[in-house]
Amino acid sequence: MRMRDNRKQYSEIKDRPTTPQRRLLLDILRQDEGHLDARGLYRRAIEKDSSISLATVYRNLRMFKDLGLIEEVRLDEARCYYEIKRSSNHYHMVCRSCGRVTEFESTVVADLISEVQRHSGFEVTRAELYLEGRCCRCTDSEEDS
Amino acid sequence: MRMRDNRKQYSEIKDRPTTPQRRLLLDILRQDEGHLDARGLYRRAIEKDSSISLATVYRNLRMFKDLGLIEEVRLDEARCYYEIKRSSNHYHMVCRSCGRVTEFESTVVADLISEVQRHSGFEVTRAELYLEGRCCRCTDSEEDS
DNA sequence: TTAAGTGCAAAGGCTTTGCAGCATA
DNA sequence: TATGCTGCAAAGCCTTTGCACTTAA
Repeated sequence: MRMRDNRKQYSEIKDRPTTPQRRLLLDILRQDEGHLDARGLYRRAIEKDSSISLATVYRNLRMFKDLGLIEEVRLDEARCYYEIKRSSNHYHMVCRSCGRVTEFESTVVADLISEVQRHSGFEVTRAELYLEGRCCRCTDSEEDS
Repeated sequence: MRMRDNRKQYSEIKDRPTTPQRRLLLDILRQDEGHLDARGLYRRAIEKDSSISLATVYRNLRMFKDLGLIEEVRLDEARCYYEIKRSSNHYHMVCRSCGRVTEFESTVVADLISEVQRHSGFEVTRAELYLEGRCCRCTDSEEDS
């Protein structure tokens, strides 16, 4: 973990105390490749701060979400995953075989949204696209065997 | 409720006893405009069969899902909704203002899927698209006031 | 100093499961 | 008749909340 100026680095947490727990959780989310659920975040956090509580994780996840710092994504029927919000819109593909989550971007989604808006008058503020299938690795390794 | 030949009508429940509870639940799902969660289905079911239990609802929802009769959809962060599976691919828009769920179809999604497949080698077997925003009714009524 | 955050434990939802009795095929 | 379903109640998850203590600013 590398950080220089806490005040700057965590200034996104507006009007809120910058606690060590918050810093830790945000750092983990930032370093994460993207798809931790509350429990996973807690497990990672407890390695660095053995006294952090699961309630704190939930409370801060909710706060980060309300501040728009992170995004809540559903990748399976069971849990929510959280990731640092990025400027560009990206979507998720989940491999049913190995569980790997891949992200992708596509301008076609924007086309789709404008089509829908034109047709229905529905004003879209958020789009989530979730693709399920087999990733190329799994397809390849199946061909090998 | 109108039904003629139970054996035929419920033949989708392969190799399983056709119980009154199953018939009832399937009928409700069929009549429903689309978006009941387990509790909602239970509430509707109990009107017709006051002794049906929530456990039965959950057990059968799972069974219907495993048989591919219904589809599980996430429309908000909290719950799953269930709907009878239809042949055509349709997607959901949820109005953040009134909560109304609208469905739509679009060939653009198919374009998107083939684009993704071409680019990434990911073989897509299922696609879910979820749009959030304001429906035209809410936009209109806001303009009125 | 003080408003806000934290840990702990308990409570709240939703969902699943064990079990004894019952019903479908 | 026998397998499998049902209702009931209890248990299991995940998430939230109340409370007393602690801490960031």
